[in-house]
Amino acid sequence: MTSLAEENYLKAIYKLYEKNGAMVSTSALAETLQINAASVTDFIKKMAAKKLISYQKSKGVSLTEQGRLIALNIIRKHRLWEVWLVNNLGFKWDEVHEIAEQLEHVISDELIENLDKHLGYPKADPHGDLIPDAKGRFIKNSSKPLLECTKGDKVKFTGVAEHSNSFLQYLTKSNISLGDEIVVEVIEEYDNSFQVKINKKERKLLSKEVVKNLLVVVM
Amino acid sequence: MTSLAEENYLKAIYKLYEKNGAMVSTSALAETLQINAASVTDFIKKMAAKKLISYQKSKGVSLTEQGRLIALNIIRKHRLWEVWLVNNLGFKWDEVHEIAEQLEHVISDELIENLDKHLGYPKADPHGDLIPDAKGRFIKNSSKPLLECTKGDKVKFTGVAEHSNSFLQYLTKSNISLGDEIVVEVIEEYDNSFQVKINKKERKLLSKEVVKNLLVVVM
DNA sequence: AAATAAAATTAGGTAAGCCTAATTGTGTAT
DNA sequence: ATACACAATTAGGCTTACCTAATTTTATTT
Ligand SMILES: [Mn+2]
Ligand SMILES: [Mn+2]
Ligand SMILES: [Mn+2]
Ligand SMILES: [Mn+2]
Repeated sequence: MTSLAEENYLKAIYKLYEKNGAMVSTSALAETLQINAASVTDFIKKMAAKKLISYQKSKGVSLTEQGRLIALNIIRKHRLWEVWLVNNLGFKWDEVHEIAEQLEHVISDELIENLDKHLGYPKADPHGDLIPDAKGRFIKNSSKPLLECTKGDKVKFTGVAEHSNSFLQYLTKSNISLGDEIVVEVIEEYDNSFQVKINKKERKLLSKEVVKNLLVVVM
Repeated sequence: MTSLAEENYLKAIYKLYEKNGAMVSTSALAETLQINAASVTDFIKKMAAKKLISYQKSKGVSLTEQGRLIALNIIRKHRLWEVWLVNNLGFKWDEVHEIAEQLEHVISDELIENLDKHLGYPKADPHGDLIPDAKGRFIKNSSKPLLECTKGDKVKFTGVAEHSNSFLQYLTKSNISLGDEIVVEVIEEYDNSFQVKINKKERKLLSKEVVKNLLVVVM
């Protein structure tokens, strides 16, 4: 029913809307999908005709309820596949995104329900991103950037705000993994760098750029 | 490099060639792919230009070595995914083909090697079809239709010559599974039906249509 | 050898999803 | 209010993978 291209547009619109909290512009979509803006205009007109999005000429698009549910289903599939790739197939967290981009488009509700069951109904993917249920509902958690913490806070590392391979690999190299306990020991006022203790053992210095992208929940 | 359509054509050509042992006709391809013969002619000309197949006008096509390797790789992926769907996700053997038809087109050599490892390097899929290795090599076994056996033969059920859901479901309903031991007790000359004993326990009557499609190896 | 049937090809289209180049709209600076 | 910059749209094209209808080739029958 929905084509590969439509699924990718819906997912991109969903994510851009989440990030910016406003109607999604043609140019933003063109940028993230790596497609010419003229082609995007064309395409979103057809999607609007199918009631997948609502489109206000020259102003941007947003998802209809129908479009939102499809987007969430693709995101659900993407994240479940990522869990499988890391937990069962031995991939590293920086190696799974491209493969999940393909797997997310495989169509079979039973497949996804069986996969979900097989994985033990995970709540989050290997990057800490929450996995919506089959009806598109999230169990929201209270994570925030480590940057917003203050001295003495004891937190748990639950996700990343930046998904680039270079950031993921930096964390791997630095021996920082999802689930780690982080205690904020010193915050350097000058550059916002944090001195932290990881899992009660290792002491580490983290730059502002890093603490901005580490998502944590207070313990 | 090779498109979805090309992969499906290559696989269909491979299977038709295996079955008939001769050049594959335009009409046979059109029939299996459910595509108009004129479209097939069009498409095979382009594939021949890419050296995926060799094409003799009005006579038919056959795979080049390059095309054969791609076809075998798709078949390898299809069968590995089927093993996973049955062994790990709890699907029945008559429920996996359509899903594997989609999964076989996911592109990632590492994914397939990791999947193969995860599954314990299976030699055959849930229907007993052999799984080629990454270089397209099979470990051929000596299976033959049960129909070719004679009275007193003790054999092992290793595969099916017919993959229709109705046949697979008939076997499931009749409690006949891959790996079962079958002893031929009586062959009725008149209609070629077989009276057999399954796993030293159950006695069954199998029609010619059935014994023709049960592949076995002599024990 | 001629007629007929069946298979394959050619010719001319279509829809999906993209492109470039040209034009129009919108918001900001003067 | 006018000019300028940038964003968005329109117009016209292209490629892939299909289609139908018409024609040609091949195989079979008389
Ligand atoms: Mn991802
Ligand atoms: Mn992820
Ligand atoms: Mn199959
Ligand atoms: Mn199979």
